[in-house]
Amino acid sequence: MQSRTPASRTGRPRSAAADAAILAATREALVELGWSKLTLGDVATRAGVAKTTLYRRWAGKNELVVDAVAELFDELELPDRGTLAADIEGVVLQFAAILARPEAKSGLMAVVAESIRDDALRERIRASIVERQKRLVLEGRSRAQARGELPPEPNPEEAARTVDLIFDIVAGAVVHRTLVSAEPADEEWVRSFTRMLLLGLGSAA
Amino acid sequence: MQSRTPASRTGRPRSAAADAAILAATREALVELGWSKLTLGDVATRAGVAKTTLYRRWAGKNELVVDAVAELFDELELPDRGTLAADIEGVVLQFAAILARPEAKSGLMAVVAESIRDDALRERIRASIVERQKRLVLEGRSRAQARGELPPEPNPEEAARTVDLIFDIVAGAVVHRTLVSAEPADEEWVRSFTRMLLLGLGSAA
Amino acid sequence: MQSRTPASRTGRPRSAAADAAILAATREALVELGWSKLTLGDVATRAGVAKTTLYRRWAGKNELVVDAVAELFDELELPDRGTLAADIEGVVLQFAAILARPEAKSGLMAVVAESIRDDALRERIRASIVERQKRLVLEGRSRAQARGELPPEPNPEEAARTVDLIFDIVAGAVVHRTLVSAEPADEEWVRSFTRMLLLGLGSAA
Amino acid sequence: MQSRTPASRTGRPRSAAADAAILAATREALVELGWSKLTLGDVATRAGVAKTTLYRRWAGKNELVVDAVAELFDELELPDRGTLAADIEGVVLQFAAILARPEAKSGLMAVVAESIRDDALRERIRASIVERQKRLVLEGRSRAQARGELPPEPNPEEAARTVDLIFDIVAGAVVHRTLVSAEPADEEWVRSFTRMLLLGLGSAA
DNA sequence: GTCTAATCGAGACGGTACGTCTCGTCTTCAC
DNA sequence: GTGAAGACGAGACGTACCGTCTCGATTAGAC
Repeated sequence: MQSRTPASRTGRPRSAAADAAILAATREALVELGWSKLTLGDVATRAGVAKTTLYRRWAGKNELVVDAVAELFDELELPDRGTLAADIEGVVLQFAAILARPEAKSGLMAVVAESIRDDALRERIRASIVERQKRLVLEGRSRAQARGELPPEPNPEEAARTVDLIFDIVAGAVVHRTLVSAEPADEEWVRSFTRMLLLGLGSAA
Repeated sequence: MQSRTPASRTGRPRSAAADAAILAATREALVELGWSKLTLGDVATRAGVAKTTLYRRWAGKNELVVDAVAELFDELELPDRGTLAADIEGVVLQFAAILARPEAKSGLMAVVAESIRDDALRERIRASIVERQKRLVLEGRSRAQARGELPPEPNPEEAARTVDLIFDIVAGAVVHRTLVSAEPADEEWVRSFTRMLLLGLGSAA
Repeated sequence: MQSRTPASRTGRPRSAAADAAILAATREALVELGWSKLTLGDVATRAGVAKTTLYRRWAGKNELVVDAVAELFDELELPDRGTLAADIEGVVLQFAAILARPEAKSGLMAVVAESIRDDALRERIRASIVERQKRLVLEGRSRAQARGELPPEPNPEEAARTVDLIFDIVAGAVVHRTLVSAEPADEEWVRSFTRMLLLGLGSAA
Repeated sequence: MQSRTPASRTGRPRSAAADAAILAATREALVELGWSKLTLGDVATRAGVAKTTLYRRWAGKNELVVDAVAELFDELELPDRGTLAADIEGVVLQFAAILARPEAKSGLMAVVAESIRDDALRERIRASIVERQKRLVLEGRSRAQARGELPPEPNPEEAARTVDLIFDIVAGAVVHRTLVSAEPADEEWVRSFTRMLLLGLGSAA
């Protein structure tokens, strides 16, 4: 283990450090091995921790990976670049950058796949990854409305549905580009995507 | 689909029925067990086939599931409904219907997740699922251009990029809606999505 | 018997009961199935033990069977019946009785056959079965010499060779009678054999 | 050997060469791999023959190996060396020489072990190996009686029992020396053994 | 000079056991 | 009293052979 506590003999429990070490070891193993070859025994060894300790804190591989990956998305921010288009491009690029990291790639799709038959897991993903990032859509719209780029919402229910729709489109497109098409969601692509999103098919064609 | 053995004149020929039985058994097991609890031994038993027969034809679980799922997408068609919007709605609804089936749900995301660290697998997915369906985008655009709904393409390279972009958006959005948000991509959602796709964010807000 | 792990201070210790259960299950399976149809998976099941536990302790079927069979020979004793002839008859009858048991029959020849191409296995057999029983020959000779039935050994090297020769003759004859000729090594046969051994061909004919 | 050809009038006749090739390939494989790693598929390949052809002629591995090994023992002869002791030494040395060959070592014990639970196999071994060589004991005794080295048999039943006993002793001792003790049954050992056999324990000590 | 039937090679088939791996749980001992 | 070390029961993995079953292609004797 990467000794955080320098030679504490009298027994300061490293219980606090263990969590961080385990999540870091999980990401490391995701990078090296990918999800399907990652084993909890190996993660425990990397973290310098007994398997028992790991199982005491997480129910299984899926839960552990969700937590390890969720931390990656916390750094997302909505920079104020002055226009709606620029704001969108900024946040999509950030999102793409995170998705480009191998630990995110390897882990995210796999736990989403697992979540299809595991409601608790899907809820965990929704709560710790998806829902937390919808704030970006909300904030972007508010700013655009303040700037006059978008009209105000007449109907709050409709407004919520639109947020979900936009989120599905944005997240879905970036994920599909990155993981299925396996092409980089680079600046050029993000610009084309944003133009399409703002103006629609007719304009882009 | 799997191995090509054109010059195999001698020996007992492979049973054609076994292939179909194995793929059907795979889909059945996907529905009942999901990807992660599906075992090749169980598939073989369901198909009334020996494990060896299965391994003789597929390299592993991933390849098998790709082939089993790919067959589901072959039924996609682009109905001619008279307008671009109606055409899009029609094909997206079909796509959503397939994705709503548990065998597709369970299998598709999992193999995409696996493909992140397995280039051969990604290529197999691309060839047997993704690329085959891009024809729908191409055909839809041709029709719309014939009808005058979309302008002709000035630049063929740009045109190809746009097809890819549209495919990432459409497939990504439906997949995200269905598998991550876990909400049905029903007629109402498809109508909203199509409107957003055609007219852009401004109009939808 | 198997692995020596003298410096294993930590971790859960190996179950002592499992060893006994496995060896007993092995003998049971030898009786029911014979060597060639005995499978380690079946032995593990009979012993109420996981296959891994079995493989953790024995390298394979051969080593396991040697240990299971070796225990049978530990009950051999040299009774003091007053004369050399009677002593020999006594111990040969005991040996024959053990060899008559199906678990010995089934297992012994098979592992000897395997040992022909496996030096480590032959050494294991020699150490745990053959060499341990040579004590009987030595003790019998000492007694006979004390009684004056046999002359003392002039040459210790020659004496050792004679022990080996006698052992090859006695063990070989009983094994051949029991396993190849498939006739019982009963009292009558043992009497004839002992007479031949003591007095030679001329007298017996 | 095995082939039954009572009413085989029509159709392609079985290749005579195949039989010899298969038995030779079996011995070759016994030398290289030993009994337990010998597979019928491999023997078929070595013999340049299809598995089907092999199974058409032999019921299984055991029967095949018995036939392949039995041929080795046909070369045994009883040379007339003038005295009983010399005759015995001669034939025992020949027997030892055959048993020293790896194809005999590997195959013989294994099929004997298998025969313990397979009466048909034991009978096959008895008929094609054991019983055929008892002629040597009979012939040796006749000669010795003609020379006056041994008395004539008063009782024919007793005489048969003595032949069996001698055979068990001789074959058993050589086999045990060669395969269990794994020491060569060389001239010196054969001399000691013959002396013990003729004169008994007392004289040898 | 066909016919006819058993042979041949090749290799796929349904099975069974292999020995390894990982799972998640359970001791045991040392600090 | 916690935690490392590691054995445990369970069960899937992918491989190797088993003995059987198609196949199309010989082969010889019978017609």
